Amino acid sequence: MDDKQNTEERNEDGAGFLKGIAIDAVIFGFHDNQLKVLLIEYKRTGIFALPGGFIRDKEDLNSAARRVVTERTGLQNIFLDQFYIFGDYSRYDPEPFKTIMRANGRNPNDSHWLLQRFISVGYYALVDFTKAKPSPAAIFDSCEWYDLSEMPTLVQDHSQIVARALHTLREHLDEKLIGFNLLPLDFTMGDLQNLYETILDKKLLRPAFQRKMLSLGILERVAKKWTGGAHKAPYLYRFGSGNTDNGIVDNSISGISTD
Amino acid sequence: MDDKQNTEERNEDGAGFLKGIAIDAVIFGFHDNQLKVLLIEYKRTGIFALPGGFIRDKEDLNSAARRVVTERTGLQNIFLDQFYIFGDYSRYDPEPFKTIMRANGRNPNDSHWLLQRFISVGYYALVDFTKAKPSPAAIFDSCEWYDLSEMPTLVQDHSQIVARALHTLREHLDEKLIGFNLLPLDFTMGDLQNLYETILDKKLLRPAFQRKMLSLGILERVAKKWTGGAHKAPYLYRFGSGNTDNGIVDNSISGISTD
DNA sequence: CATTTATTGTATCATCGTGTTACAATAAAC
DNA sequence: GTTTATTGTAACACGATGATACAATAAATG
Repeated sequence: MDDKQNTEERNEDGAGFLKGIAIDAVIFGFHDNQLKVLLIEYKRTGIFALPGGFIRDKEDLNSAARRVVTERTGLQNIFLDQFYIFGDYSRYDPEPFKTIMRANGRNPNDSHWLLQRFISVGYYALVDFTKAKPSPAAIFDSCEWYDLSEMPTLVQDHSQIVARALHTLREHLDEKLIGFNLLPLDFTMGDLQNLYETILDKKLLRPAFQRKMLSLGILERVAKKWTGGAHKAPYLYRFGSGNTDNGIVDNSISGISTD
Repeated sequence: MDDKQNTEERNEDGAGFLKGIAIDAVIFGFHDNQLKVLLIEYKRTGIFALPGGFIRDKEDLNSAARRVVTERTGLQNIFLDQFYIFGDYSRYDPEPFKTIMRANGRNPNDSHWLLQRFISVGYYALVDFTKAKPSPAAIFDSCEWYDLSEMPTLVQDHSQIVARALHTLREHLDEKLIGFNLLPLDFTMGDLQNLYETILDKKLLRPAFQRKMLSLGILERVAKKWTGGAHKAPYLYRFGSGNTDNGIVDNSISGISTD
């Protein structure tokens, strides 16, 4: 189901955490024209999974998700969005967790809280690959980026969670201005187009793309970039002129009334 | 938090149900050019709430939501969509449930499962007002339609849940073909436009609306409707020619792969 | 240093969807 | 038959996007 990042969570009874609810985070990065996902691998088991965690007794659900992503990437203020709750009974499978616990020298009985049915809240996050510092917790073997096209088999239904996160990302990409969260502070129009083409998995027309992006009025021309290539130097752009908000959302609604 | 519809759920320990997770359903109807919401009122308390429920030990989350909506409306195969999870700690407030239980002659102590913190999965449903038969469970005073503009004060954060459901409905209305679920089998173009105008709370241009709806290729002309009015008789339309699916979704993804 | 090469920035036109206006086609009242 | 209210749709304007073309470089080449 999910990993645990500190000793508190190693309690046999899960004291201090909500039972039966977990968070799974699909953390996207972008590098070398590849969309990447952050995955963790449990020690001595070969089991791969999404980074995840649990909700503390008095913690907001969204705060818990933010905490999980921060713990794995070292980044704060990242774009994060709740996208689906996975609650099918068929996803319940205590075996992987038994294996993981045994590999760590413990022999839980079937009533252990981690071996009960869990419902997972799926979040996806968009982070600057160049700034993220993937860091495993004590119990993990690793916490690394994987190309979306070269992911290992994931535990339980985590592959489906990734698929659905990608589906949501594609839907949101055209509607909202979230793509910038996957790029470094400064980028060229070509970088941005490559990002869109990779995520949407289709070619876009360069003039139309450039025209549309510029017409949004949120790109600030910073400087020229001399790449060393035998061609005209592209401009470097930056997100949001004057707009201090860089696309971070907690999915809050602004100004909704029911009258 | 949520209501309970049969004796099973009156167990002091909540045996047979997942703890800490509830479902809240915003069931929309449309009548007399008004968007309506189904609300329940608890006996002898004056407490109004959204219809809701809990998830059985081996029940899928979506199935539980479907069950809840069916129990309150008498309808099956209705449009249902998960739209958000409400997980802030600040929404935790055991007082209303204490009041409700006391009004029913019970005096629970603070460790009662219904008085613990719950996380709510929000669903919204679109139903044919003319077919729905709102029916309260034993513990409710009533289960009735309310105009969205004339809702009573709701328990806990249920008003915010309705607001967010409406927000999601408005977003989905233009993207997907879900509006038909709120109308009877046969309807005029005027009915459909009234529905859209009510939900979006703005006037639409008749020629453009008609042209767009017809261009979708999903409306079947059934017959003419003689209203008795002194004017041309409008056509009656029906959703989906040949398309047996009438817009019901379980939010399933079709053909997503991660390669 | 002129020429070539690769890429960027943008102008231009075609096409499509939608906003807007106009008008013909009724069904019932008068 | 004429009037009245509403429906169905044609026609035009306009803006966004698809698609093509071309000028403007930065570096390599000789």
